[in-house]
Amino acid sequence: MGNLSVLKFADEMSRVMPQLLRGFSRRQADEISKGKITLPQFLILDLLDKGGALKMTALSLFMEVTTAAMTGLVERLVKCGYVKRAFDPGDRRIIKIELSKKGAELVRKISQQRRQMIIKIFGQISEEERANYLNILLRIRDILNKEKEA
Amino acid sequence: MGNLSVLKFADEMSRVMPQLLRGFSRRQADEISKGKITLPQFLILDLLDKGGALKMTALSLFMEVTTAAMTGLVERLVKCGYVKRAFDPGDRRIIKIELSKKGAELVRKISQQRRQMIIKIFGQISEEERANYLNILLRIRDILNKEKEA
DNA sequence: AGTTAACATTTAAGTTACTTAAATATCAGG
DNA sequence: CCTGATATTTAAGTAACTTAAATGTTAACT
Repeated sequence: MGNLSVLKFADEMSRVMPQLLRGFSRRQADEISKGKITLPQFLILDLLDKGGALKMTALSLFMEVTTAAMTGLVERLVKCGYVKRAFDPGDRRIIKIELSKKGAELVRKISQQRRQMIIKIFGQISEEERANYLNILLRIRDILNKEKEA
Repeated sequence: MGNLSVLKFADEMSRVMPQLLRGFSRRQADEISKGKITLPQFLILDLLDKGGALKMTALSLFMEVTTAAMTGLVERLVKCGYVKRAFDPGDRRIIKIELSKKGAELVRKISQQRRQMIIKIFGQISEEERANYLNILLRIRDILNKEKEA
């Protein structure tokens, strides 16, 4: 009984997921959808905003890409003036990437727009539903993280 | 009060979303993560599996890319033997794309794996929670679709 | 029939985001 | 001072996109 219902749930999820993904990506934050910056680029800026200056290896670990890929990504961000490269005085192999003022402003702007979007969408369901939804999301995140270690 | 809580929800969502996306993408269906086929390619095969033979314009509309992009995508799928091109006898401008037997088998295999993954993850929460979650997801989808038209 | 506008698809050229493999530079330890 | 590990970049190649322009049909006027 319970088992059957998980199966049905999996079926419906498979059907709904693509529609949702498409829907959300359609209304991504303006600066992203307007092509001023790409999603991976924004995720890096966001990381730097929260974590301060980070070295290339750390960035590529967080983003789960090779350092070679990160070189290109950062290169474009530097060219746009959103981040700066800085040598580590203690170890000259290391290059620290830090947000510029322009980059920090962009992060704030995009985050704000994203929040607005979430508010607009999820403001249409009840507070109880929101609470339920977030709770489940958090549990799923924990389950995913636990499996990662194993 | 209710307003404040939406704000808080938006904040938490912004924080949790990237972690979830990373978690799910890490355990995408094997055939996809093993590099046998890419996500856009799978979505096209899935579309063809459900909708039968479709013309290029229809495919690019569903996928929300240009027809030029679709030409390249389909080209690679043809080269791998997952789909076939067929002229429409009634209108020679039109080229219908249809799944090959090999393509259909791949879709079935990947869908099965994806379902297994969902079962493994969502099997760890209660049936009631699953029902709640799915309900909210469906409402969100409808909200997104309604906004699309406007 | 003959021109033209609209439609369906492809080609060409360029960008971003990746990969692997190899090069370069620096550090740290014997 | 040599060697191995570390940190980053370069080089070459692929997939997935974009815009702009070319090619082939079809359908509708005149």
